[in-house]
Amino acid sequence: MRALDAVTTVGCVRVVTWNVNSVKQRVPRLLPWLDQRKPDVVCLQETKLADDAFTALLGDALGERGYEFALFGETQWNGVALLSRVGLDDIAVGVAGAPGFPHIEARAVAATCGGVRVHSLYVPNGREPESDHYKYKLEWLASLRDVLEAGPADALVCGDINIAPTDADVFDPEAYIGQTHVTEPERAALEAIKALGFHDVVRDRWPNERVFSYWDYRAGMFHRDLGMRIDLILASDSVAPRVRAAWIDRHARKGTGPSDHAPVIVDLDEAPDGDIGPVVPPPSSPGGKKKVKLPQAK
DNA sequence: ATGACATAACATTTATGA
Repeated sequence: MRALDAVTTVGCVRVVTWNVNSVKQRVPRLLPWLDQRKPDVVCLQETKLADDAFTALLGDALGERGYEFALFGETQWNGVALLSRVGLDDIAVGVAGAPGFPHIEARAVAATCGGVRVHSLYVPNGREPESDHYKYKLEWLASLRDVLEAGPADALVCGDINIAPTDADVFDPEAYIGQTHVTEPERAALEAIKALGFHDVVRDRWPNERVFSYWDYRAGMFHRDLGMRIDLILASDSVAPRVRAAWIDRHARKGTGPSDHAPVIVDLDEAPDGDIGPVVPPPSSPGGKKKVKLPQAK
């Protein structure tokens, strides 16, 4: 018997985002996690690996698991990837119109997966408020907003957004005064994206919970649950009603050799809300095919 | 104590992270 959490419900699409902090270092955690959680679409950040090296490292393992992938990597820093086994069309790397620092950095890859425009994003850190890097972060976010506004209505904005949306998303707001990730302009940049009709689906599902996605490696921060929620999945107005589950997989931060970020997981109904009733897995579905034959409403 | 821990490469030191 399989554990419930190891099964992607037939009729659902599972989308995840995870800042892995070096995909090379994380292989012993990433592959077992894919086998356990069985996501259909995977957004990775901080892969820290050039595209050819990524393919050499993981191409076979991902292919065996049914994933196609799109990459935008660098030798040393940054790096994003998008894996999908529900289609991967119209791949776009980078954010149109966004600045570099000074060169264009590998921080964005998007594709259409199962009819939804999925963005895997690694937003610039910002370093210090008012620094050049901070200004870069805000300009980059403004360009992202414009791309999302011009893009398809069915969209998911996934990634390490490097903004704690509210004070409830940091372990101690006092400790973060004057720091990046919590400043008003950063939060306003995120709000400008949400104003396009994007919903922070984990917070919507857990409005009063202490829920973090990042804990510093140092000083036992994870053990003491002193973290931040900076990894987000934002669902467009049209996709948000399809969300059946939204949570952060804190377990993946435990144990040996974890990333300092935990994955965020969202399960979507296969079809838009209203098209179908409760999804019931057919008895003995092979699981490979995602299309579910549903009774037609009379 | 602008560190602690982890990661990378122009690597025995420095840059980056949030």
